[in-house]
Amino acid sequence: MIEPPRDLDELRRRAAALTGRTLSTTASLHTKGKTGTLVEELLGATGRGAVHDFPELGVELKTVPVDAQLRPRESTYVCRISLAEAEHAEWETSWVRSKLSHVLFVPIHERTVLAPVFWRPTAEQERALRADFDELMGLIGRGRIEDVTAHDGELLQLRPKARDGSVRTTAFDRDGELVSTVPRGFYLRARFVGSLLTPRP
Amino acid sequence: MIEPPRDLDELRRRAAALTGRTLSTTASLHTKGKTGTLVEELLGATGRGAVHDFPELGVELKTVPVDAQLRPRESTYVCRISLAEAEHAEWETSWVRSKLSHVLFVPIHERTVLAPVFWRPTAEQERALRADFDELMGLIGRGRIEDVTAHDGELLQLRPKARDGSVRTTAFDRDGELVSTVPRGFYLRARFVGSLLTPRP
DNA sequence: CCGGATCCAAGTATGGATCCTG
DNA sequence: CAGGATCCATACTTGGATCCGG
Repeated sequence: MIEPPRDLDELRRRAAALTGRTLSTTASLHTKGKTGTLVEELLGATGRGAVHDFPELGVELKTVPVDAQLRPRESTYVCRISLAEAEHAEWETSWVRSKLSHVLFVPIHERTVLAPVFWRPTAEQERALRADFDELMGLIGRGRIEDVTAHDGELLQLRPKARDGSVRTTAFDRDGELVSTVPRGFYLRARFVGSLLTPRP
Repeated sequence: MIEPPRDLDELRRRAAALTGRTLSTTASLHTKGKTGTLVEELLGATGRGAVHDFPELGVELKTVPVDAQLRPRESTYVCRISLAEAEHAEWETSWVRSKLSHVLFVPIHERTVLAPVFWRPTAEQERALRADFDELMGLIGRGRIEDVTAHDGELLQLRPKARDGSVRTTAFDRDGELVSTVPRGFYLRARFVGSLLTPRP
C-alpha cells in the first residue's frame, strides 16, 4: 500500500511520474473497473467510500479511456443520485458538485498512461453544470423520472447505474406515488471531458 | 433446499419431527449463528431479509440454547431498532411487534433439538411488551439513548448489536443534535423466554 | 448472572467503469 | 455512436446469535 500524498504538489509529481508507463497486461486487468482501481492505488488514494479519492486534498480521480487523439472513448461516471430526494436537492450542497470541484483526469490510451490533467470548473462551466443539474433534478422532483433520457443535459447526463435490470430503487411518479425504477447516476459527456483534455485557447 | 411448508400444520409436523435429533458436530457448526441458520434450512424457512422467516405463515423462528431444565442460557435477539426514528415509532406498526406476533421457539440442549413451542402473546403479555416498547422508545425519542441500559424493560431489553464497537449509527441527543452511537437491538429476556418454554398453570 | 461486546456468513450496495446493439 | 445495459471487487449491512469479564 502506497501512502497518501501529503499535498497537491506531491500528487502532481506522482501523476506526472506515471505518464508513459504501461499498465500490466495481466488477465485480471481486463475487467471493467480494474484500471481505475489500479491507478488509485498507484497514486495513494485512500478515499474508498468517502466523497473524494484524496480526502485531505479534496481531489477526485478519474481514469479516462482515450484514443490516439486524446478523445474519450466513453463518458465518465461521476456519482449516483437519490431519486427520492431529488425534489429537495440543491446544487450548492450536492455530491456531484463536490466531486467535480477538483478532478484529476488520467487519460489511458490502450494500456499506456498519458499526461494527467487537473481540472477545476471555470465560472462558465459551473453555470452550465448547474443548469444541467437543475434541469434534471427538477424533472425528477416533479415525478418525470421516466421521461429523463441520456439526451438531456449539455455536459452532465443521467444514465442507468446498476449491475443489471434486476437492481431497483424508488422514485416518485407524477401522482406523488413511490414507484420502483432502475438506479441512475450522473455522467460527464465524452465530448465535454475531451474538451478538458485538449484545451483550445 | 427444502420447500417452504404449505401451512402451519406442515410446519408443526416438521418441527416435531426434528425433536430428539442431534445437529451435526462439524466444526463449521461451532460458530455463533450457525445453529439458527441450519434449523431454518431444515424447516424450509425462506424469509431471509423479510419480516418473518415464514412469510406466508407470518411465523418467526427462534432457536434457543437451553440447559437440561429448559432454562435459556441466553437472551433472544428480536430485531434492530432505528434510533433516529424512535420518536415517531408506534407499537402497532412496529417491526418488533410483527416479529413477536407468532414465534416458533426451538430449544436446543447442547446439540440436541427439544420439543418446539409455538407462541402468540396473550393479551397480558402484549400489554407488558408494549409497555417496555413505549418506555424504551420514549427515552430514545427524548434523546436519552445513552441513559438506556439493558436493565430497562421487563420482558424486552435494548442491547448493543454490532460486530464490534467500530460500527456506528446515529441518534438524537437531548439537544436534538444527531450523534454517533452504537447500533441497538431488542432482546427478549432469558427468564421470559424460559417461562414460555415451561408454562405453569 | 447478565449487560455490554463481539463473531460469521450471506446478501446488498457502492465505486470502479466498459459493453453492445439498434 | 452513444444511450441504455451491464460487469467485477470490495465495503457495508443484516440476520443468525453467543462470548465473557466484573
